[in-house]
Amino acid sequence: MSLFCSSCLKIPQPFDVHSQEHLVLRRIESCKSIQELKRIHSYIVKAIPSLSTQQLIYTKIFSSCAAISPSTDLSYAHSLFTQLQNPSISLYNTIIRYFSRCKNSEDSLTALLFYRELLVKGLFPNCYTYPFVFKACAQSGALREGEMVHADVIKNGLVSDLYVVNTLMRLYAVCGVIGAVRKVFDGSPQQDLVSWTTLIQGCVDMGYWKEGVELFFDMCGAGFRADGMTMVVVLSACANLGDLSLGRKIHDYMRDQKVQFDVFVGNALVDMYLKCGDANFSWKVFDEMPVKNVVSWNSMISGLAQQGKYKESVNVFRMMQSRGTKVDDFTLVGVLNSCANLGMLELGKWVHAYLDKNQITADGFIGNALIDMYAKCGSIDEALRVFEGLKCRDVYTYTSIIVGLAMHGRGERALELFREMYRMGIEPDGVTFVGVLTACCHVGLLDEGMNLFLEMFRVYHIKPQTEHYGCMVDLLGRSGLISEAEKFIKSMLVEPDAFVWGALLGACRIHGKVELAERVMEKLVKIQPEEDGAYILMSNIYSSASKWRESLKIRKAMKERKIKKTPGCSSIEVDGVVHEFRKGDNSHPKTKDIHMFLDAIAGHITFNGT
DNA sequence: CGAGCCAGCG
Repeated sequence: MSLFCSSCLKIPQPFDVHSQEHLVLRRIESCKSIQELKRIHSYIVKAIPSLSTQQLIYTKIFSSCAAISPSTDLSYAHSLFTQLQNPSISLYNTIIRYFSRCKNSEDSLTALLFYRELLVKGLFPNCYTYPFVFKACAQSGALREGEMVHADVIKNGLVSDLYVVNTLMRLYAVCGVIGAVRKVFDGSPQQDLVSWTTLIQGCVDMGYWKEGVELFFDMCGAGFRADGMTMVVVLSACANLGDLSLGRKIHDYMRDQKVQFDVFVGNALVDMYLKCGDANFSWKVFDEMPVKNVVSWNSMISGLAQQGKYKESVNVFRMMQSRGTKVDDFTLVGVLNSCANLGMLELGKWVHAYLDKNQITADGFIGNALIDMYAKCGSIDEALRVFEGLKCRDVYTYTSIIVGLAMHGRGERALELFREMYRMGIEPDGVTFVGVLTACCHVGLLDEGMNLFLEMFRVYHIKPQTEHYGCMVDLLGRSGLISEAEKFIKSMLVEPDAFVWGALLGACRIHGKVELAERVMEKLVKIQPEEDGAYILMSNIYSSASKWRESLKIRKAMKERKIKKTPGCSSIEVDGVVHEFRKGDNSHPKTKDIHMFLDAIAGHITFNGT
């Protein structure tokens, strides 16, 4: 096989170094593989030994390497570079740029070695060197090294170059040193839009959302006009703040200033509107997006689920499929989450099969979502099987299965896995404890629950939240220790909320404590006057105690105070159809049969005395 | 020769 295709690289006669060089460069650019590149390189070494062409040709070769295998085959470029005699600063810049693009920290650190090497050789780094060195530091989280390079920059008098300043700010931002970002920003003789965006993003990434948005307004005051990237960052801050009016203000700004509307900006808008609770408007933005990508779909799927609109979320997934858009991990996690909350076992299983078929390892987010889906859809054994099959388990994995087991009344197994988690050295968090305490509740393990509650703070330094207190009140209350539960509430360090009082009210119902229930009821109504839960529970307590008149009074009070009824809702999927059930809603075609069956079950339970 | 962006689990 000839090295060059005849059409583009016939060596011209008479021999002309310059036109030959031009052809070689073009040939390098069109290389499709490292092997091809190697062949051309060996040709060059033999045919054009002239060093004058070295610079350009090697620059091209390195950038071709980067184009062919963006993150792998660095070894070839590396070995080529070491063969060069006295590479110029530009060539050093090229190789540093090449290595700085690597995502893994080991390779990006190699870029730093080249930087040290050029200093040792007495070369002078320039304003094209530092941006890549800082990028390499940022990618490998090499803060210390970065700080030393920062000192070099000051020595070399390059602190006024915007590219240098901006990449340095970026380095400090990804290392979470927001003070240093600000210092570099303030210390720079000039700032541009990228400087502002980098500063804002540094704030937003650290969770200083409000400050980030304030900085955006400062930026406008300083006479800058934002571009799409700035907007994406500011919108994500609004999304995290959940501040719809602020988000709208930003959207208005974008329309006023005619900020370029691309897919990134569109996705950020969709996400912002959903997280701020305006699903309708996010639909509008989504529908009007001229170009959508997988992120657009994923934002809708997970965002709608966050708003509790699980059915819509699944519908978006189906739309996505009918459009033939390729799904990714994010999509699958999102749809599994919606399945879990809808009881859509069949679709959940389909996702599981899809994973197997496409050889997607169900570790990490996907595995955890899968466990949760099976558990919430009632297939706790399948959840356990997935759990056993996972190679990597984290706090989410354990918490999902513990909560799932607790829900299914398998408290002992939940606690076993909690202890296993400890042996594995995985730190539980507040949610894990909600799971184990719930497990104790459902099995009536009073002492165990008490010990765990105390351990939570003493051993794990997790401050109990009202959910945890609620579990404990529930546990004490179910065990019949009503006055202890009351005492427990009095000892709370945080203000008891509806969770806690609700648990006590529940205990009153089980044990028929009408007087206490009345007092608890008062507290509950004060905390959440427009919720119906407490009223309904109270009315049930009265009717259980045969106090029909009082029961009726409660119902009437609900009507008078216009208490909105939040209907309890559950759903299940049978043969691909989702059946929804709401409290007091008899619209299901088989309502009669269902109620008869339920009565039969209820009778069975009483019969067994459980 | 060069900088910054969006989405996920309990």
